[in-house]
Amino acid sequence: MRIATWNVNSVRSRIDRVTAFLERHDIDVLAIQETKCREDQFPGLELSAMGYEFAHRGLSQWNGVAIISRVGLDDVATQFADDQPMFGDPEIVEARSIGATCGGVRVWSLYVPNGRELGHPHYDYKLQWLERLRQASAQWLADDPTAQIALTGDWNVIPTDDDVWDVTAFEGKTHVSQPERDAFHAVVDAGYADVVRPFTPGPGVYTYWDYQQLAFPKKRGLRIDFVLASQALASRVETAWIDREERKGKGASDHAPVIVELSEM
DNA sequence: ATGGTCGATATTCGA
Repeated sequence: MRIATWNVNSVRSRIDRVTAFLERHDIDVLAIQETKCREDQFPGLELSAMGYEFAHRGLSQWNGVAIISRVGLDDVATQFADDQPMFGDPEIVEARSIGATCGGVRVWSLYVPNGRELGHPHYDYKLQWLERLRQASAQWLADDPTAQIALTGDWNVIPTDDDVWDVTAFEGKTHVSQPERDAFHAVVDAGYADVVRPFTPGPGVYTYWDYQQLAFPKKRGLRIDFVLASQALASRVETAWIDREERKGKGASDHAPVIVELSEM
């Protein structure tokens, strides 16, 4: 079974790339982030015609997450916790998480808050969001240590200095601060391993390149998109890769997809 | 790598 995660930066403007990606890599389950549309606007007809089911959480032109699967899509949840942190005026639970069981794997598509600036209310929201996710993720494994769980998505955290083209360019900025890195590693320590890194060793391996200032051809990227897997799922990982080719050309998302190949059970 | 931001209930805001 092959699962992937990809911040598509608008699913409506990118649907042809999404369907081509599913075919090119023979993907069974795709978690996407930043759909940037409401549920009634989701371009699902082409996916259905290809034999995929989908579940989408989208409230407005911001955020939005979905799971696309051809191996089942059960027990859909649009929050990882009843008390998931809220943001906005008025405060709402934003469309940043959706979970579903696909082919025996509990898959989460996660879009971690960006944080905007150190000290910004959005930064505190980001840290609270990650901590609440850690709590929920730890509880799932406490309930069933053999559960196959994939925490996938855009984490908006640069976990180590090897995961950014020049860490000095990020001094005083979000994504590299110690509280953010600690919050990310706390999820890992709860029992969820980065199953892609062993197959894509760095430095210089990234999943995101800014649209501005020729970041992609200049290889100025960040590694912020991850598949974190519970032990039972991690033991099934045969290989993984980042589809850097998808970042090329006109109409590319600023993020590249990340793919994990699992052995059959 | 074949390019010098992009997307949306846009004309500003979020990333």
